[in-house]
Amino acid sequence: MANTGETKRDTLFVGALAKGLRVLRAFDESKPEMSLGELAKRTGMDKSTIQRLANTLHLEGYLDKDPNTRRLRPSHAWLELAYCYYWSDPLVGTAMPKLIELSRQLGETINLAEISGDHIIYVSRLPCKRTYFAATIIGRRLPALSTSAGRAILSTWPEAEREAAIETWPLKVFTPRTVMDRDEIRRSIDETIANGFSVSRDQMLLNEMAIAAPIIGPDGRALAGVQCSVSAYTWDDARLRAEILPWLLDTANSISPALRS
Amino acid sequence: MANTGETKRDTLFVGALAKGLRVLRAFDESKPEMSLGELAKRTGMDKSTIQRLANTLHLEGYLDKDPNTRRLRPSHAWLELAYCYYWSDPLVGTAMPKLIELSRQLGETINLAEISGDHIIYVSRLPCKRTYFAATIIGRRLPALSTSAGRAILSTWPEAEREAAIETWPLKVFTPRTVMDRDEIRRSIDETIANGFSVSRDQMLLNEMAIAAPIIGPDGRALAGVQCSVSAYTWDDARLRAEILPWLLDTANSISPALRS
DNA sequence: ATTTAACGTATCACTATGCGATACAGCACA
DNA sequence: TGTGCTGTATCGCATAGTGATACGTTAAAT
Repeated sequence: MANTGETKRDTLFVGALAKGLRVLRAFDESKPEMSLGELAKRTGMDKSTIQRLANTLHLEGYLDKDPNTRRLRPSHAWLELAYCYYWSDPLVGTAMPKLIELSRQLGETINLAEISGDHIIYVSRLPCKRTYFAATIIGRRLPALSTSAGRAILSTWPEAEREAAIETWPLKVFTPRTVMDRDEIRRSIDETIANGFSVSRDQMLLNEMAIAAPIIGPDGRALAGVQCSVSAYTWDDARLRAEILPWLLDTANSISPALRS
Repeated sequence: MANTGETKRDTLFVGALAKGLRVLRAFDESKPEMSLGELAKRTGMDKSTIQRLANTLHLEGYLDKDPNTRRLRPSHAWLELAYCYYWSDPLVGTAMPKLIELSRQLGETINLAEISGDHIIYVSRLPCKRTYFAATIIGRRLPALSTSAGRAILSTWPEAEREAAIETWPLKVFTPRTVMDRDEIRRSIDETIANGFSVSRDQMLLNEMAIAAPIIGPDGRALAGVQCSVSAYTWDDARLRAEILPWLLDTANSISPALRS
């Protein structure tokens, strides 16, 4: 009745489960481990509630508890879930061997990114050179409009949806050179439509260049992209197009026809 | 009261959350997507219960629902959880750049495995050659006793625990040559104690060889190992020791001292 | 066409179950 | 020895999850 903000939430909604999941989501790169109190503060839930939820998550193997500090951390179960995800994603199975082959050929970092709402998410990463940590691990989400993979994907969408995305999807400053001007992004995507690939630079990290090609589905619409990420210290636009692009396109195109299901 | 099999489960246990988690766990490589009915069968829960739990998981973004078939699949959220895990695991951050460097040097598949109960779990994988799918994705759990990484880890443990592990930890047949004789495993681990590394062959997959070294913690006890996996068609024991082992040991040892926290 | 089955969806009364205030215990820092 | 943190345990109450039942739709079978 006197429910604070929650919308209707009918009888098919299990609040206790949702709260538990929200506890999981409370962990992130800035807070990779927490005490009960911190969790309570962060989630805004009652101390007792957190106690019960955390205890349950611990007993079920989803949270590890440091025997000394009693602080809670994500457990190996979180990795097992990723393992499951991979089996359920039809794209990964067919793409993986080709991505490995590509990374071997080029000797540069190859990523597989999928669209996830208005972000892209890195589903597979094959790092070949040292980069910063976040660039080596899967599951990272980035604003689609700011990434070459996101733009490559969008370039295959019908104009209306594409335009809506360009106008409304979120942008965030990562570097001083992250493009925040939507007109400039539109131009970049228009180029991608014409060329079939997208190049970006300094968007997430200074002196990082990326080139991406869409993996086009049966309906002509891409939901994923193959991306190659290199250092601008040793690469430039011309070399990228000459030495990387042909193989990248080959790989992306060779994955596309396999998407019959 | 008339509770079927469940043990006590005191007042600090949120059954609804636990059930929801059990729904997540119902998905695996053999069942990567399911209908409500299948879920009910598989979890043994009431149809209505599954309906509510699945609906909640869907609304919270943990299950994707195919608009046509209404079947449920793991969502991208499962990958985000893995992303979180990586930030919380102190080992990964220090190990990753060195593993990348190692894989580049050797041009062979490098894995980082951690002990997780009586299994090892692959935390990071850097595939360089085509292998079968399951060998390319993180989160896979394998019986520790059957893997070179598991044996390398165990070799650093105090004798009592080590012996208990050898006697009681589970074994499973993966290939006709998977070793099921615990005495033979004990001998293999004794060798590892003497040499500081472990070699295995044909254990998970025929004609697959693996060599692993422990990453030793501050207390002298390993909880993880670096493993290199190669094809027996192009490698043999002697070459493995000559061309891979030195670098592998270097890498493992260079990670160890960084584990102060 | 008609039947049957299987599935996803919706409703509802009951009470088991999760809620949160409160009190207790252990460990720091002063 | 106090003070303020932790994490842990208890308990009565009413909410919130339960599971039987029923409805509607789709797909295969006759």
